[in-house]
Amino acid sequence: MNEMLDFVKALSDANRLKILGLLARQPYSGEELAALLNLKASTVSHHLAKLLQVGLVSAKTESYYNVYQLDEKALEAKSRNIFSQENLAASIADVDAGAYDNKVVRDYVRKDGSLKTIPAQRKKLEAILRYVVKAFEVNKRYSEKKVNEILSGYHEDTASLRRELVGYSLMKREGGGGEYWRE
Amino acid sequence: MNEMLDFVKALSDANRLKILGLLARQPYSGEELAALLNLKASTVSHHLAKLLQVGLVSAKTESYYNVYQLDEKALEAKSRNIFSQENLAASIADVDAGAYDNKVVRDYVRKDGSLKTIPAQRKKLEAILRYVVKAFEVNKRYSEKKVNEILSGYHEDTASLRRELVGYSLMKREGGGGEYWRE
DNA sequence: AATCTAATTTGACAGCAATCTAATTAGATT
DNA sequence: AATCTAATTAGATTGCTGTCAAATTAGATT
Repeated sequence: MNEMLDFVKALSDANRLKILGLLARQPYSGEELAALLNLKASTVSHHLAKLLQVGLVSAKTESYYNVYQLDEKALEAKSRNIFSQENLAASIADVDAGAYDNKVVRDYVRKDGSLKTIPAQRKKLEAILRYVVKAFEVNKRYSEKKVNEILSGYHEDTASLRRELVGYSLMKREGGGGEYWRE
Repeated sequence: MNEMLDFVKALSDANRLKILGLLARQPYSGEELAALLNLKASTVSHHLAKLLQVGLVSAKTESYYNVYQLDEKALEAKSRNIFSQENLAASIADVDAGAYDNKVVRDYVRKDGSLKTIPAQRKKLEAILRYVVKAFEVNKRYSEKKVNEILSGYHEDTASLRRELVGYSLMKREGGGGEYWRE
């Protein structure tokens, strides 16, 4: 699990927030916290372990007791930049950017690679066009006839496909000459 | 449940953090989010409801879609002062300040009100003394003999009790005269 | 009007987390 | 050394929460 999530999870419990609130005023031993919160010592120990783990409280031993103390510096520092741009960006590190396209392609493409229909909705059409355009080599010039031949493998309405590919700038067309290419 | 806890709980899930991370870059529809995160639409709907509830994202309807958008202002404002002094103080509003004393009293006092023993540990002794001192009226003067008589109802070692009460400043003694009172 | 689509709601289920009891450990006090 | 105390760990239980499938709703397109 990542650090941001650990931090937030450590704070997402009512009793742990109370512990922080109590320690914000003065240090307490585990036994005192248990009595104040009406919890068993083992439960408090469990909560304190989580708070220690993310560095929000520290403990020092004092004869019989462990005295717990709030690390205000850490709390302030972490809560300030916990949802910074970098941290939010990090949270989506493992999100597959092409997942949506893949889903649309699965929905519209037969096993043989041809299209069931041409999507009417813009977002899905874009995803399908990005799939179709892969059939063309980058920077290679194609005649309109050749383009239609290739597109016919996807759908009989090659004119629509060709027009949309150009419309969404996935392919370019040379002036009046009828030459197409993928950039 | 209080606002602080709601806010933190809304953020304490990996997929909800990913949603925030995605929306930080651009708005998405629920369907797209579901595809990107490999979740079912109903699950995403559930997550978005929580984020909407705490005001971190807003939704606007656009033909077929609900387009969700991150409210960066709210995120920044809330994350800045969630763990402020006031909020921490609020979290312990319902914590019984006398709970620790009560627990100690339960442990040391018999049904008839007398003490099983006089605690050796400082913190517990203090709690018991705060309990014992209630037997004296505030500002009324007592002779040492009367003090001992009252304390004998708690423990036979009245001398120790009397000494500790004075030592912890719960009762005052007039110079050499042997008069005691509770302030 | 009929149909289609995304979103939401409902109900079920599985996994995780909070809590307790009981047992154990680590330190201090006597 | 023996005893006491607080803290921790282990195991069990209970409640909460994320997830999905199925049914329903709300809106838009045809």
